[in-house]
Amino acid sequence: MNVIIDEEKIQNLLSRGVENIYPKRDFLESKLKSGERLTIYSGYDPTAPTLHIGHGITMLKLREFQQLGHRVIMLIGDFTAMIGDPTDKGAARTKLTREQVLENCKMYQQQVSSVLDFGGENPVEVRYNSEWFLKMNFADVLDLTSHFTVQRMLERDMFEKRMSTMVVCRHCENKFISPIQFSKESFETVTLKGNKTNCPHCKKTTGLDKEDLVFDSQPIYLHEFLYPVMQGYDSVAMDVDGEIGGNDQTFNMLAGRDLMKTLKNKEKFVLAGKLLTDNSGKKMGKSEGNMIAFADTPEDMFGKIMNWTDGMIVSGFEICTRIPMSEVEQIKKDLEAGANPRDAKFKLAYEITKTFLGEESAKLGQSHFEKVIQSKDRPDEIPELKPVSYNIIEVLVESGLSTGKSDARRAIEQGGVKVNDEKIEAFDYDTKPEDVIQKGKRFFVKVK
RNA sequence: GGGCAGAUUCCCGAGCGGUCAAAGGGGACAGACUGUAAAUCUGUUGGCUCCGCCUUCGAAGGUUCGAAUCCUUCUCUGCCCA
Repeated sequence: MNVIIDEEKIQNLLSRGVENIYPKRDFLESKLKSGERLTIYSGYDPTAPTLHIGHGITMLKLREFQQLGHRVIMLIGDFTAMIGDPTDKGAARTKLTREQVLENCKMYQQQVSSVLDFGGENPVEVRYNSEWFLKMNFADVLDLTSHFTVQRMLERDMFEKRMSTMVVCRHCENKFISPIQFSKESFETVTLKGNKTNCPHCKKTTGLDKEDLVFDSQPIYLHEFLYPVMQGYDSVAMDVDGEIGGNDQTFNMLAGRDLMKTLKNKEKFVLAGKLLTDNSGKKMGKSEGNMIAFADTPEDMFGKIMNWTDGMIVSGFEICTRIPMSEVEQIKKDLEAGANPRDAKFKLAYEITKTFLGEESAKLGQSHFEKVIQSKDRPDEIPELKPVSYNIIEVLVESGLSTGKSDARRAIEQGGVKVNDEKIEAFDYDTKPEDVIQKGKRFFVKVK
């Protein structure tokens, strides 16, 4: 496989959806132009049941490397998954067996086959980090940790935030790290009347009086310090030239860069991708519940994207699709000129669904949306249920449309339940076979 | 090891003997409106045989007519000292 040196493609690879490149952009640029075949990887934790769009974003970047002829590795963090993360105490340590992990991974591979190519001339390699971690003993671990300092670990934003004096903005109530730090003891007696600072969120000036400060400390477990170390060692074990990940992974990726330099005297590059954000920098993807998963149905995926706030449209085009940047720029201009964001979002939903699930799915998602949401029609396929009782409340509960009888009653009270398009008001309404029950705008069930 | 704080409903966080199924925010759901399942506004948000009853405030006991609130032990966490 020859390495392709195409100026335009390289520029695109270096800029599109890229937040930062370490040590610097020029370094990677000259490597890419040198014709050398680079080895690059991105890691995925198989703890979650399915991969989501966040993973997809880095995969799109990996694909660009693959298409240029570089060696691409998809690393599965099965070792971590087998240990389980004890931080989540409520969830009784989900330990996965090696078989389960392999099974998951097979599904992953299927899920992402529309993005990454596992066959052909230059297939993506799949590797597992248990390959090297299972061989390590405690002495090896100690040796590895000796390359890091606690101070270095504490620099990490996430850790820093968990043991700091925080300022609460007077305007937007955003919490951020105070420019002046105190120990718990001095915090009690602090007097900073009149001091001011700027809130990084709303940019307004806010005070630093005692009332504005809180001391926020949350547990940091020792093993959490070890994760960056482990991730760092992955780079060494595979002897890679570079790593790709989301911007939130920067610290861990840089840990690998340091380790690479120390142990192998090699400059590893790190490419940190932009995260999906609102253009005001506000909320990035609401709760996990709204996360777009590879396993979503086309209808769901399309709909979830339509549910994004308008501000995410341009950013979404840039990092989640591969339509030409010139088009993205045009869309941005159109929006600024007052074009209807709905149309742009419509295209975005189509493109993303196409990228991750294929063209057919995109069409399916689109027609479903047009039909069910826009013209308030029923979907083509409605789940069917043969209920034990035909009472409306029982049916709502049994079908899972409502979480309980109280919930079902509430939905009826609020006028959110329809049978065959007729609003239902009585709790004792009985449904008949072939009736179509609708809760709210988008939940349907058909009684058999 | 010693001292001091704390553990609240899906999440964050008030409450500190009755008026507490528990403020406020987030999320979720519903309604109105719309450019869409966006934004905004409104309502709902433990369960049930629903004008009442039952189960929740880290766990187990106890005090009281009555406890999320008081006491004891336990588990977990933070801070300070060592």
